[in-house]
Amino acid sequence: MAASPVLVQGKGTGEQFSFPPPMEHCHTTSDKTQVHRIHSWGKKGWSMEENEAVPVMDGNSWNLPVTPDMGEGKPGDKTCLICGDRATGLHYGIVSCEGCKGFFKRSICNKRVYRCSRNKNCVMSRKQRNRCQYCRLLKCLQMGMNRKAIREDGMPGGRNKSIGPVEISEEEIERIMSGKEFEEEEQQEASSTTNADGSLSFSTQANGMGGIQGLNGVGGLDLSSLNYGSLSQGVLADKSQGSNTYMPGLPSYGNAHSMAIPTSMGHLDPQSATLLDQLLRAEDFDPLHTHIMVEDDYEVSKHELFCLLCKIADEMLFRQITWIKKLPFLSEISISDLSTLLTNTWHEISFLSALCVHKPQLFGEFGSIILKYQPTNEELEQFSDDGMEIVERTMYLSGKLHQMKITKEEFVCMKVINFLNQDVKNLRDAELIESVNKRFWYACQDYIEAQYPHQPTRFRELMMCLPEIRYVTSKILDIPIEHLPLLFKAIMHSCKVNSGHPSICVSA
Amino acid sequence: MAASPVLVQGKGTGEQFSFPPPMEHCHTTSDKTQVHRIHSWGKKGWSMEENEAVPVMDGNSWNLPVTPDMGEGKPGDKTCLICGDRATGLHYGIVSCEGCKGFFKRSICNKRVYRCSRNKNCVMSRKQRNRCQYCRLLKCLQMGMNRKAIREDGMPGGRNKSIGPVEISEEEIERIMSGKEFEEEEQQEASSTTNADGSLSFSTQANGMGGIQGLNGVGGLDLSSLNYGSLSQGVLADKSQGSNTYMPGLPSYGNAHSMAIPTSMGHLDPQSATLLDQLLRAEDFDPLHTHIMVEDDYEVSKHELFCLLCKIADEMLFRQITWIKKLPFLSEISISDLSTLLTNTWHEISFLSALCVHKPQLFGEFGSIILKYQPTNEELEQFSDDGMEIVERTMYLSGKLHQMKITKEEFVCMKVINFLNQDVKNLRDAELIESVNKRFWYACQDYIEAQYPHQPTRFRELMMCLPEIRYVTSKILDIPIEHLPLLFKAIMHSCKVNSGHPSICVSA
DNA sequence: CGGGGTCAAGGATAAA
DNA sequence: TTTATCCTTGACCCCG
Repeated sequence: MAASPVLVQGKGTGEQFSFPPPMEHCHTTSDKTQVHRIHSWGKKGWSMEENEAVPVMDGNSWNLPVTPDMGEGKPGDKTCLICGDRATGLHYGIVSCEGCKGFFKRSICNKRVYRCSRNKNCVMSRKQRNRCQYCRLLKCLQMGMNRKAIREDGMPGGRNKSIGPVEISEEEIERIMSGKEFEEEEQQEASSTTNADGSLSFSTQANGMGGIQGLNGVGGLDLSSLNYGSLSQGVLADKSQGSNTYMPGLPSYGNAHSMAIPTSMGHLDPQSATLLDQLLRAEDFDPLHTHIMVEDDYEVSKHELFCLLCKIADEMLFRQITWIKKLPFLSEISISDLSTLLTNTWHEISFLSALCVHKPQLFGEFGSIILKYQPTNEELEQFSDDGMEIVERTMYLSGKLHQMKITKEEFVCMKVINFLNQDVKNLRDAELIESVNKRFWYACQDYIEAQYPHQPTRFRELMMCLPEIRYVTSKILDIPIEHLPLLFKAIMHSCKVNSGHPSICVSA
Repeated sequence: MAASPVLVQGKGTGEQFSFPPPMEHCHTTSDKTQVHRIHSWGKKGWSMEENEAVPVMDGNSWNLPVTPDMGEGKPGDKTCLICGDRATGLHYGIVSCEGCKGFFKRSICNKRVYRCSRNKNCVMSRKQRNRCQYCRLLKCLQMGMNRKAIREDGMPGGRNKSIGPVEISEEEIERIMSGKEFEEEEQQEASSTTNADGSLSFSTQANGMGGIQGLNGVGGLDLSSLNYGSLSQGVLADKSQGSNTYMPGLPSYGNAHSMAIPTSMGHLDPQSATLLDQLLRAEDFDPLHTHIMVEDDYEVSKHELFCLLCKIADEMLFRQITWIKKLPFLSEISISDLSTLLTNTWHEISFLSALCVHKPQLFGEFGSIILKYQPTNEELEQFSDDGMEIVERTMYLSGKLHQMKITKEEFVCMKVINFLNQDVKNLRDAELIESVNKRFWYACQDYIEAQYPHQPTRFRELMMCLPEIRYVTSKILDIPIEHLPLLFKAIMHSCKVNSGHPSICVSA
């Protein structure tokens, strides 16, 4: 790369450097301040020792800390090395302006990959710097902006020790500009996290479906009469009750799930870590215990599929009850409100669990059964627009969660946050619900900020899935029960194919 | 006007998603809990040496500052009492970290006044401490940070014997947090006019009112010739004067208005609730006392209609004066500034009142009179584009407010926010105005967030009506007075018909 | 040690 | 949405 054509515009020559704008000190003598500043700049202009030691580099002397000025007094002190605008001090290691500072930060944090529509040598000036993001980032790197100066934890303030400009190779710059470096990082992350627990993690692809079907609570399925009534009234209060068929054998979190927690939780608030830990212990990540045997070339009837779906929904409901009993805040919330919440959200949290935890099973074992069901033409014709919408939205959710590589911690948070829905009607103490909810809301935010400091929108994206889930499940509840088998076949098919728009022609 | 640095970050909302309305409701007396906690910390040190403790899930444990780092034995020594971060020693009397030290220093030195957008019990931890400045400062004070340790002279150097932590009363904390203490100091310094004494203030008010007449002369309504003079000269000066024709018979808020307040205010910040309550009490929602008798088939002349409009405007102005005298912050703002504000905004707040409160009366009783006025063809021809614009914009505003179903609480907030306009010229203490304004601004925001969690843009929409109202009223002031009768007839007609674009052909 | 100040981090937000 | 300005923050330093 050619020596930087830093065209320092000889603007404001005699200006006082007025860059510490905030002025929080009560009393200050500006002269003194000035002197200090110069002193410290000189010192930091990248530690003298190193500077003299390093310059052995090839001919690239262009990123010497203090640019030899372009004629005027000493513009190097206040001229952005990237664009020549007025600099406001050192940023990420080099003298630069607020604009380039922010641009660099955004580019790196968001892993942006730009393209130059010209020859990768666009002029950088105050006026023109926004014309080519590629060249701007390129120059940031060439001039020595240091990515290490971007805080991993995002904490403001403080001082960076021994972080100065860096000189990186052409090859590395190329890797950064092309986004390859990010990909490598992600692969590393993925492999390190995925390894631990292949079978239980949410790694499989091409999935996404809702076993939810039993939403029939409304429609009057036997489900509700069987378990539900007893549930919401008696079971919750009875803590000794543990002999249900579907009761999973408490998987003793720690053995079964050796995932993320230990390594990652270190950076977290102990409070948040504790919360997450409790949630993880409450969750049952085991595969569903519902099974059904079907011979290879047996054609499953609509009724049979319907029964399977009911069983699945039934077990998932039971799991939520077991889950509630293990929640850390169990004693804080009245049985009445817990029941109300369960009644109103069990289909949502089951749907979420299906998407996050039971996908492999649903697509594997159950998927093969569902595919053995052949809807009649009449049924296909009755497939409604509502059904279509459900399929599409489920596909979206499935893809989204998959693409985000949602972790167990995030899943348990989403689940509990969705469960503690203060908008549910007839709660006795909605405020309490809200306040408990808030704990997990913040814990989740903390966790994500700590784990994904460079995905500032991740938390929001996850949370935005919740209203979507609520919407989809409410839609499913509106579907006539006799259409559910086909609906789930369609969902299964679409999410598995996972390509383009799903087709209603799921006949094959 | 100086861009007041106060309260730049209104709400740490960068991350306020609408979904689970954050709203942290404390369980009960978290403040006391905290005080107790302080003592136990100071004396006993940590009861749980084993890090992972935190077993007792009483809802209050969430305000604990971050748990101590284990291993070293007495973590209390190194853990910031405010946020739990690593402490660097004693600062302003208590064990605290560099961040809280600096924060406290800046807050006190710059007399900052913060506001909590939740319930004043935000969690303080290293990660979350920057989310709420109010709660951070509150905790600094609660934990005993000593303002006296801040050097008046700014001289550095440790060695502050006899300066230790202080325990101050809730009341004093409240005074500091609300900024009242600063105001008191300033008032002491400014040895000018006397303090808060409602009765005294009125005597001076007459002087200030001269400005209103000036305003009148400028633009339009020459009310002064009719009643205006008497008003501004007599009424204001005479506080005992209660027999004025227009004096509304204090409607004793609570009886007369059986609207929204009681049920809804529960979820609010007590501060906000108090503010709103005060505003509601200050407002007179009674119908106007101006009446005029017109026989059925009598054709109202232009002059007569003009007189009616003057009377209405007159009474509305008077109401604003009465209103000001009942405002909760009356004593905080100088008479001079109150006068200036009234002079500059009375037409705006009257217009707002007309739209929100007096609409039925205006369209009923007065509307029937206005309709009895038949403009001449010549008048119709002179109806200007400006007039047209006013009609259209008024229609828009009328429809908007109607469609939003604006509540009394919202109305009183809008009114006071519009009144406390720091952009008005010749204010002596615009920053004070701004800060008082902010209180209501936030109270209103609180109220709306609590009442309309599913209308995230409602507050903004309401506030956007204010500039529109200002624009419209300024336009009205520019209309030649002889055109006003027709203008109001047009407005009346258009807003009543309220369909499609208004027509200038209001003749029928 | 514990005051004070420094100044590059990150953040909020209006403008583009 | 991206940009750029202005502001707050806090680890580190100087000083009595």
